Amino acid sequence: MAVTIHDLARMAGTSTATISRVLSGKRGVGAAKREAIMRLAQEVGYTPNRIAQNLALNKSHVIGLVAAALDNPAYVDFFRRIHRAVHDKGYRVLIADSELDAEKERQNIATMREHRAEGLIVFPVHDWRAAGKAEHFLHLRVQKFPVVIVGRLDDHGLDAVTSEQDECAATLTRHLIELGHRDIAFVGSDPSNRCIAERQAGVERALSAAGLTLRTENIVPDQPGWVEQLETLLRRPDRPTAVVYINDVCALMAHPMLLRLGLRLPADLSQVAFDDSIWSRYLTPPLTTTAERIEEVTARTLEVLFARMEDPDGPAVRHRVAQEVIFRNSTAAPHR
Amino acid sequence: MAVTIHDLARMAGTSTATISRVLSGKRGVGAAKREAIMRLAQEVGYTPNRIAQNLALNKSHVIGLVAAALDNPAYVDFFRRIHRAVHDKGYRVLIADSELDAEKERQNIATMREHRAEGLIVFPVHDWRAAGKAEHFLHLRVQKFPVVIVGRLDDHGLDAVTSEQDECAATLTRHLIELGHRDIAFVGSDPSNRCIAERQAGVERALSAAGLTLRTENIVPDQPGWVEQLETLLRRPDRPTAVVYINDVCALMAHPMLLRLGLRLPADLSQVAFDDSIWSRYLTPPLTTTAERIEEVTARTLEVLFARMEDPDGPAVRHRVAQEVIFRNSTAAPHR
DNA sequence: GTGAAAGCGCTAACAC
DNA sequence: GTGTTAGCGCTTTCAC
Repeated sequence: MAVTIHDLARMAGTSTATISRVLSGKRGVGAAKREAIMRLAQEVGYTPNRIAQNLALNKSHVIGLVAAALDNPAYVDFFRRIHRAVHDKGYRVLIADSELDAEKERQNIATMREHRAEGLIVFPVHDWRAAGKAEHFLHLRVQKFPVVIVGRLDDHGLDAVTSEQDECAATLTRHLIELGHRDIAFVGSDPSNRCIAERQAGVERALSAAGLTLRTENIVPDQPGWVEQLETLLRRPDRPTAVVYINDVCALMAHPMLLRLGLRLPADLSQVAFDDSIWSRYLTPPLTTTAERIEEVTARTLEVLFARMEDPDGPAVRHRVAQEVIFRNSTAAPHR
Repeated sequence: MAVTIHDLARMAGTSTATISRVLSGKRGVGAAKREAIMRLAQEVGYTPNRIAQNLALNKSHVIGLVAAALDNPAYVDFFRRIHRAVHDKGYRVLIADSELDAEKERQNIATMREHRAEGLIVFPVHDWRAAGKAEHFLHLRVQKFPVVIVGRLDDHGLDAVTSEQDECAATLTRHLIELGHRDIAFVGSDPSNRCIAERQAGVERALSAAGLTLRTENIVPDQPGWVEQLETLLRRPDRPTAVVYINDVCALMAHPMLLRLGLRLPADLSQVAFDDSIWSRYLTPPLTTTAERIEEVTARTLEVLFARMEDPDGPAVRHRVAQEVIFRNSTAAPHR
């Protein structure tokens, strides 16, 4: 087995207390002894056992990160930032993937608690209006466990940080209206998903403020064949002059079809979307879209989490971070 | 503080040993007692303290994942798969980001060891021919610590799993040669990086087998202005008829410039690259590129890791996983 | 079947 | 300054 603090004590002809003191940089040890112990530890390749240390201190030095789906590239930057900040405060991060399964999510949270994570950052799996059973979140709240819910509106009364979806959608839409568009289609309708619902609501709000109504053709990108549906729509003589996609990926997927149709972009069709995926700026034309302010979401998240870890009582806070609208060249005035 | 096994023992009027036995599903406890204890634990919301358990068992149930750069989207799928498999075996994953800094990498590995991770998966930061100081890897080897190095050729004699870069590069190149290309440019030269060097070597091998030589114009995509350099090259009358990019991102970044030049693709210029980024198939025309077989890399990695955890001795194994070449429509015969 | 007690490796009073 | 000792919460022999 690995060398322990006892071994060191024996070798150095001293006590475990002294060893502990020098290793954790506490004062009250003679310089000579301290020096000798440091060197000894170095020589024998002593590696402190954090498990034992954590048990003794009743701390874990661990922050748990529970992701709804680990394979979502949108998380990546967030992870990195969280990781860095947390690390700088002396914490490690234990990661768990809920694989879009609420039961796994429950399990993951339980596991985190067993490992005595000192704080939790959760991207919940669900965000439905018809909120299912989410007792695990209620438990967390009742027990005042430090946790912040990220990216979902259903915060169950816990601390939460989300990006606003509504205002940026409205901005995007107003932009189209100002260019002269009157016939705007929306691709991607799943109103049971709150995030999508908010985006759609923002679009409709801007439209109705201008006395217009949304053209929802029930093209839902989760279903196969939706690109063909969109193609059919765009072939009609009364086709829309602009389309709002629920996210960049949809715009990307539709792009080859648009070219096949011989549409000149953006002259013949204006397009806007959400999420600012990496490739969006390289599309031809570059796509006008919205971007989450990840650095701010991260900052708020950590701020809230650490504050809560200090003070488990106190009312839940809820942050909504504004999204940025990035205007590129995928829109133009309609020529009709 | 949370309720402990002692509290349960007291409440149930029994001993900690018995509680421990039923909670860890061991036999040798009366059915009635067992039942009662289970219910009690449930009622009071007992959460086992894994820290204490791990200390007693001298296990950590933790696998460490040390990433060179956590914000690389290419990792994402790998992470997910690793996570899932590891979880299924009853392990948690502790994650660390080296932020492309060798010193942080050293630190991360040290931390993992302090936390008594039972196995390590490392994406090393460096992979240079002029290998710098990598003592931390040597230590791991000397101490027979279970670790597998992923994605880098510099494996320091440790277990390793990498994707082959050479053969797929040759395949890509042969494909261009067979189409009739004789003048092929290579974008992205940094021979000190082993992965890039291998790709370039593969290209050159295929070329020289056909009696051709590579056109390296020293366009290195890390430097600003490289797209303009490429543009200059493509404006020359003796411009190449095909280009091999070191990765998809380069192809993507160059794309708008190609359109501006009025090149018809792929008729006027054939293009191939590496990495099969998500958007590559949606480019117009869809990009011919190579893809790592992530599922196989993952499988090999876990196989090797768990084998090593069982048997710390035994010679290091080294797997090279073949890459897949995905032919799409970004190439054509040159019309000259 | 069940309980007492000795650790696991480390920390932190409390003595000296 | 330095050592002694009693835990931290759990597991596991070893008796009974």
